[in-house]
Amino acid sequence: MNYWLLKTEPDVFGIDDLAALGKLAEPWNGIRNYQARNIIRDQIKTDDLALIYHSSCKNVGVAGIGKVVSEAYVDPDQFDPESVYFDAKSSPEKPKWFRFDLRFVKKFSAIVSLPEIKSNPELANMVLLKQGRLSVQPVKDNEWKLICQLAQRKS
DNA sequence: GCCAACGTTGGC
DNA sequence: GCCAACGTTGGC
Repeated sequence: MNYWLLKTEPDVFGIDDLAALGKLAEPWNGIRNYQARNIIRDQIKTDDLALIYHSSCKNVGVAGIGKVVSEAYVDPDQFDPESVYFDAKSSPEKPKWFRFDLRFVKKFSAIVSLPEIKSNPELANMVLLKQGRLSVQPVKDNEWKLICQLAQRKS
């Protein structure tokens, strides 16, 4: 099983929105970056776990945990001219973009903030800190464990 | 295939 | 709202 970090803007869709769905899954759509696409298409598997990271907001950081409940599948939004995620260069024969379904697992009692992550030497190699703009990224076992511990400590 | 111009992400 | 980082586009 693998660990991931998924960025999302809480003003659009955050941990509370995922929690509100309960056991229903949310399609993690709209990823339009090739590096993130390749990770989704080739690496993300059912039962993997993901840190939900809130970006572009007041309290930036990891807000909770979600679980992958599908394999990668073709994102239908890319064929819908009405969708903001429409891509005229993609076709059903040769789809460019993929998505997967995510289910709520838990919300941290407090955000594990970006400054907190930055100040922890054991987290210095997180992709989050190395590569600012990747919205789907791998998390190492020890990083996962430590962030969960930091979250636990707040409760 | 290079690279300048442009667009987007995302922290602050 | 600013701007640095960096991905994408398109002319040549």
